[in-house]
Amino acid sequence: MRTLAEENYLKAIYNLSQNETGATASKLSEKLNVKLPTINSMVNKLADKELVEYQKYKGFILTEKGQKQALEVIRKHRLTELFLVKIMGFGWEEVHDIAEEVEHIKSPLFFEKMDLILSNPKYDPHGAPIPDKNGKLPKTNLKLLANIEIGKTVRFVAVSDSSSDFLSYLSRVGISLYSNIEIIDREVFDGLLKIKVNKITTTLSGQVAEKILVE
Amino acid sequence: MRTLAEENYLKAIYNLSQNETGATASKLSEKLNVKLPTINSMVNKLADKELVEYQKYKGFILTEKGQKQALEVIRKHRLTELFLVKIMGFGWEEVHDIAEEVEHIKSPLFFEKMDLILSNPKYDPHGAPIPDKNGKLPKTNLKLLANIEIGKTVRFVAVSDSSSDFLSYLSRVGISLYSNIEIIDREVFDGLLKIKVNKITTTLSGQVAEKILVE
DNA sequence: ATAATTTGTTAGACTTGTCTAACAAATATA
DNA sequence: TATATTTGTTAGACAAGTCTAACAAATTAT
Ligand SMILES: [Mn+2]
Ligand SMILES: [Mn+2]
Ligand SMILES: [Mn+2]
Ligand SMILES: [Mn+2]
Repeated sequence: MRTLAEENYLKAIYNLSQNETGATASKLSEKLNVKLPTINSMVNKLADKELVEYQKYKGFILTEKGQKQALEVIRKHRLTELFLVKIMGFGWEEVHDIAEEVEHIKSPLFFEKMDLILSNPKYDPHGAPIPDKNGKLPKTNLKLLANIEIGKTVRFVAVSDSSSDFLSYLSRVGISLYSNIEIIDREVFDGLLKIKVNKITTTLSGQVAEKILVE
Repeated sequence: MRTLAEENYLKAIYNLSQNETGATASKLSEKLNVKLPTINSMVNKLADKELVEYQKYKGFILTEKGQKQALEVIRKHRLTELFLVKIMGFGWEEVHDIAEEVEHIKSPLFFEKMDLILSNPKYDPHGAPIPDKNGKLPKTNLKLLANIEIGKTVRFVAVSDSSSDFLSYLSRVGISLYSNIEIIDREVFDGLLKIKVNKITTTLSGQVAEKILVE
């Protein structure tokens, strides 16, 4: 039986592995709000269970088995987020923290029912793909808004940060998922971006443009 | 921060206290599937936190504070069960075990939303009253079907056992919550009961009649 | 009233998940 | 290259929640 802590570690390692930088002790420590030696002892345990591969002073990567388990939890998390938004009427900025708890419910029936009610959904409310029952993910080829050339128009399909603060900010400035965004201008110095969304011109900072995924 | 284990102990002690027999170590041990010495050490911890009152070799009772916390968890449990039945389409025999997990979700928003969606419901799918936000319960005066005189007709309003086995049995023999039940005859020896429900005559064992609450 | 049985308690061990303090390796800086 | 800084590891402690073995109190049966 997988514990709650184990599930959070697997998920965090999976998510960090998606960046080029990979999963290291210090990044995990920051992400999970846990001191470094704790990471060390937990990762050793996960390695004993053959869920991660790990060599001292190198980073960690999930084994096949570890990745499968991580994706099960991620599926529960994303299904939950969509259920909270679509069926329960929460805003997209409210659901991440609740899903962080609900994802640990063991009952498979509970999530199968969500899946049924939502008719096998493919994306969560932040545009992230929901792994299917076998842990398969559609491969997406998204770009950062920060890297799009001036003059182009792109479609906003996902965020890479689901914190309440960031999502509330986007809502406040009138940018919602699946909007079309036209790049009007970009300041070379700091990436400050002038865009047009729904005929309204707005300015976004470089940091924000780094968190917006488009196609 | 209340832990999951603590919440389960508080709830179990509360429920046992509702019987005349009160809450004893051995009954808690059976209810929570935990060995006797574990009960002992946990109850000592709860007593340190002033959640239960406890004297060696006597039973335990919840303090005011302990009772308030127990009722918070019971509220979450019963709201969840109703949400699962009414909104998610589960059967009444499927929801207890899922609610046993969901009741430990910390987010108050999650349960406030359920309450809103269900419009401040008063009873769970097993007929048990849902404590309000302040822990208040409507006082009900229910009788056991086993004690009703021959010839009377009563209304089935609650069960005292929400196990899947028991509830499936009731559904199978066509007895559902809020049915009217007429007592046709009772065997003195073992309480075997002949009843009429929806114009159909059925026979129930004494044990079953002890778990059906009527008014 | 004594003995047998049931119920409750204490002592001590173990696992999980966390911490701090001390130290070692790797990396960056001078 | 030598030194300083950052990152990772080991050792050892601790709280929570569980267990088994041994024993003591309370209750029931003889
Ligand atoms: Mn999320
Ligand atoms: Mn989580
Ligand atoms: Mn229940
Ligand atoms: Mn529970």
